[in-house]
Amino acid sequence: MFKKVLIADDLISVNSGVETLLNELHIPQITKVQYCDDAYLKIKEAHKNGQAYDLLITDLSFIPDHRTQKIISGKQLVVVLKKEFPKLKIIVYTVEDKAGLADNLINTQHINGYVSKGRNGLAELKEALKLVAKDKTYISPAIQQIITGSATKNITHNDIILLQLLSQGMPQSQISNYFKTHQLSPSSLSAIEKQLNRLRDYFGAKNATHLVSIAKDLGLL
Amino acid sequence: MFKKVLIADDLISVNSGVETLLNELHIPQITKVQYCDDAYLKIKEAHKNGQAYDLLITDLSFIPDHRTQKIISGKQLVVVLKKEFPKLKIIVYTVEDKAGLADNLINTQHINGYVSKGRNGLAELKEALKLVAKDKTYISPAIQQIITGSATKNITHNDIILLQLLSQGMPQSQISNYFKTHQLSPSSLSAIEKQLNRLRDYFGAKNATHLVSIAKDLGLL
DNA sequence: GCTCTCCTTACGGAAAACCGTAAGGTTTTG
DNA sequence: CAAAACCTTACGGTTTTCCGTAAGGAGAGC
Repeated sequence: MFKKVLIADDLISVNSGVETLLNELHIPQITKVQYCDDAYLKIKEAHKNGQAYDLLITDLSFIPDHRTQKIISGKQLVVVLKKEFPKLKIIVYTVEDKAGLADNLINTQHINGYVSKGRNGLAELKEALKLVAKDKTYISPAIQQIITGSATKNITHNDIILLQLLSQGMPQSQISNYFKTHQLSPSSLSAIEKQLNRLRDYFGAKNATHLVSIAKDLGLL
Repeated sequence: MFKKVLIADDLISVNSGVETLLNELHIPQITKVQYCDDAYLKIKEAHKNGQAYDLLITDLSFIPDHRTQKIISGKQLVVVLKKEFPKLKIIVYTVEDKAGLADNLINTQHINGYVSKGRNGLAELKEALKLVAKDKTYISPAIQQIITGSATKNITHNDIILLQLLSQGMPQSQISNYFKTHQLSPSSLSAIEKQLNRLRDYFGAKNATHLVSIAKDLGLL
């Protein structure tokens, strides 16, 4: 089991609840923070001192307040940490029940667990801790069901990029150029159109605007 | 101060935290529920028995689980209750820090308070309880600042409808027809175009897709 | 009454999105 | 190797969006 764990959640009540669970599991070193920046600094310093954390349990949404922060979301925190400290295990513990988001984080950021807070979130978190300690990946059943169930399968990284650019108001011609300069293929305008057509079909969207709306609802964006 | 209060939040930890606060304020009757349907039924029954609740404190997002529910979000719950029991005061207590959403709920549903959970959410909730008891409306300072600050002012109900239809993939010509049949004016295609132009300008959107994306981020949709 | 202003509608042209078809390449397969 | 299947790109036409300009109408103020 883990020896040194960092908990990052802005809500004190949640934060404490997780700590209680970790105590039950007899984890010796537990640190709690309420800001992403604090989480990053703690992990960086511990690593430098040769006393690295085994695990980070983090929320995704951190409510901004008077303290200006460099890292303002759990997603950003995950991206930065997984890049800088690949060995650090990360469990995301959040209320966001978006399957697309979970899928995204697991496949592109390689997080080790995605647990949705909920009526019995702590029980799921306990299960996740056991599995992740054994180098496995845990996803909350509800989320897992949605992912394997229907939507958000067959969606490639290119699709996500296309949807992101689209949601930023970029016309298809420019998206084609973007794909060319970033060496994403296929990149022709015709190919972009085809890709979009496929996505519209897949999600049952009437047009690009509708498509972006659906993607945002699913948490893909 | 209030005598009979219902708390609706799916997360037990939050639920308990609020209860503790209400105890401190010496509120005699406190009920907790974890589902929107339960909240609705409790309120309906209490009203029928002539022992109506004074106040509902509710979250907005309720995570779905095995129990199938008729009312699946706090927003739906608010709409239903404010229609059926206009005298019931409602404070929304949520992590959603979307100014557009708060604005929307206050102006169209006439909720009495919008408190964002956060690092000192309970302190704000306490303040809200005092004000709402005096028939005033409370909005968390952070949210208030955003609303009065810049965005989401000057956005009419028609604008919201337009954005919603747009996000559902409806072409402008059909939106014009929709406005005509629902007696919303102006309704001509030209007017719809103009309205859209204004909204694009206002939010700095490049096109309709971008506009919908921004509106969703702000919580207007 | 009148004019002025504001709101709504109408129109025309350029840009972009949408849609089908087909040509040129590449990979797979027998 | 050759045929087939698949992928990528190209092109033309229709619809929709975007944008400027202008005409028609209602109301405000003089």
